[in-house]
Amino acid sequence: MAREDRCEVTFIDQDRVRAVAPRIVDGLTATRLAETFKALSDPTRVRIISALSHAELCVCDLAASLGMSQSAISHQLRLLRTLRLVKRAKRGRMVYYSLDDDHIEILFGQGLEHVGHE
Amino acid sequence: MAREDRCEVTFIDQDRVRAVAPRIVDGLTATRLAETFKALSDPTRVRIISALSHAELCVCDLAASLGMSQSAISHQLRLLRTLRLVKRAKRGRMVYYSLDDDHIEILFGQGLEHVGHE
DNA sequence: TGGATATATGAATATGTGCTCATACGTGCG
DNA sequence: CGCACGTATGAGCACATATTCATATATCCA
Repeated sequence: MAREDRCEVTFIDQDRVRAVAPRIVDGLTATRLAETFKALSDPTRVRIISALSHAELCVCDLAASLGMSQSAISHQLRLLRTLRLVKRAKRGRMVYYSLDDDHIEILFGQGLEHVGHE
Repeated sequence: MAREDRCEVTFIDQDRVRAVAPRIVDGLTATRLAETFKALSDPTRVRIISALSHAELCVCDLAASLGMSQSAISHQLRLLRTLRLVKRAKRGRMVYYSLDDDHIEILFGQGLEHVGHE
């Protein structure tokens, strides 16, 4: 195994680095992945997703269900919408939110399973 | 359907709120779930997990693989270790890191699939 | 033992985040 | 029309976070 002396500048196991480095997800993919996970990285958003996995809800009922202000929920929904985790349907002056994609529920469930095993 | 007038204080569809509210994940679970997802919510950590899903690596080679400083990687590894996403094995003066749990790889793969579908 | 080096960590800093408050927008209804 | 009300959004603030820099800790080896 090829070994170098200096670490900060180079590496310990050159072969291993050469084998692994090209298989690491590229920067753009890493950023997108991180964004997706970031969408679920806040307790409020987790609870919003949890609520919407059970029923389509308007902003108001969502706020009531979580015991939070309409503004706070609306801000978070905007973020979740931007990241395509939820979608909205306007009906009259109400706006109903629901999960955008089945993947989200699967991802959410997988996370639940993880925390359940501790 | 029961309907109320004021939103900020109460709700629009009382029955729906009453049906959904108790099924929303509780605060502690939401916080734990958010923490798990937060672990994957940064591009650097995503790339670390991606690298470790291919091979066990010491801090130095990990830093070299990602083209980042040893210190930055070490700080992130500490966080990932705290959240039980990676584990470490000391051998001599080297410390080798690897994924702690298969769940992580599944979660990671699920996220990858999600961003791949856009 | 003493020096070299892999890793860990504290402080500092720049940037990001989540909420509140105030307010704008838009639709329904009298 | 004009008010009421559901929703959206910008500003501001308190707090978290990711990196760098300097340095501590621990292990190997001469």
